[in-house]
Amino acid sequence: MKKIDILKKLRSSGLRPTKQRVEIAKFLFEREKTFHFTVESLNKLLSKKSGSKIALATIYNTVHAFKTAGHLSEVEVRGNKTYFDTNVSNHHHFYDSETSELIDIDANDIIIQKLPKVPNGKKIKNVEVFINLKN
Amino acid sequence: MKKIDILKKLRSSGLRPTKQRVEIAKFLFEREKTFHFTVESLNKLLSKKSGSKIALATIYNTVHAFKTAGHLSEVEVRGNKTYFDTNVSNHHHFYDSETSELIDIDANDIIIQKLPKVPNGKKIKNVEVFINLKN
DNA sequence: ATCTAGTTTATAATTATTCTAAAGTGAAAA
DNA sequence: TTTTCACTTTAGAATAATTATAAACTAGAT
Repeated sequence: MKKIDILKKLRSSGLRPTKQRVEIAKFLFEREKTFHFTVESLNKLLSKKSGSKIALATIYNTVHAFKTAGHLSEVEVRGNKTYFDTNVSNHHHFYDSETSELIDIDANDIIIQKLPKVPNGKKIKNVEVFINLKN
Repeated sequence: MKKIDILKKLRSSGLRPTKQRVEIAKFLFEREKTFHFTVESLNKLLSKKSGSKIALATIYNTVHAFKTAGHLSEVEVRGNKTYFDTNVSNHHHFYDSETSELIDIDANDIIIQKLPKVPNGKKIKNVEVFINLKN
C-alpha cells in the first residue's frame, strides 16, 4: 500500500496524519493478508517493531476512528477482549479456541439456503457465521 | 420445573443447594420460554423480585458453574457484557442492537448449504449464526 | 448436636477501556 | 517561513465488568 493511500485512510477517517497515526496505519494496512488483532496485541507488536511507545489511548482512538470510517471491522469472539479485522468485506470466521486465533472465511465459501422470518418491522443488517474449531 | 429438578441442576453442576443458589436456579429455570440475561440484569431482576440481596460474586459463581455444567450457554454479543441463555440446545440468534435484545432462532430455521474446508487437523465444534437486525 | 468442608459476602484486586488535562504539533494564514 | 491555534498525544486517573480474598456462615455427614 502506497504512502498516499495511508494518508487517504487517515483523512477519510477524519484523522490528521500525525507520526503516531501514520505508524499505526502503515502497520495495519501495508500487508498482503488480512490481519486480526486486539488493541493489546497491536500495542505489543508496534512497540516490538519500532521500539516506539505509542500511548494506549492513541491506539484506542485511532483504531476506533478506523472502525467508524469502515477501514476496520470488529469481530465478536468469546471472551473479554475486542478483536479487529483489516478485512472489511462481508465475510465469516473460524475461531480456534486452542490458539485464540481467528481465520477469515470468504463470503462465497458459505451458502445459507434457508433463513428464518425476521421479527416485525425489522430488517437484516448482516449475517455472521462463526465456526468454532476443536482439535 | 419441579423442585427436584432444580436440585438436580445444582447437584449436576457440583453445587450444594444453598438458599441463594436455589433462588437463582428457580429464577433461571422455572420458565416456559428461554431467557437471555447478563449478570447485571439477572442481579437487578433477582433483587426486584425477592428483595433479597445476593452478592454479585455469588451470582457470578453460580452462573459460571451452570455454564460449565452445560445448563446455560454463553452468547457472543458486540459490546462489553457477557450474555447467557437458558437455551442450551444447538440454535442461533437474532440481535437487535437498537434494543440490545437477543432472540433465539431454532436450529432448523437456518440451513447452511455450503461450508468451507476446515483448517488442517481441526474439526468443527459448532457453527453459530448471528443475524444483526436494523429497523 | 457437633464438626468440617464448602459457601456467602463485602471489599479489594484485576483487566479492558475511556476520560482528563497538560504539554506538544500539524497545517492554515500571514 | 513564522505564527498561531485547534487538534493530538500522553501519562495517569476514572470507570466498568469480572475475579480474588478472607472472615463469617451453613449444609449435611457423623
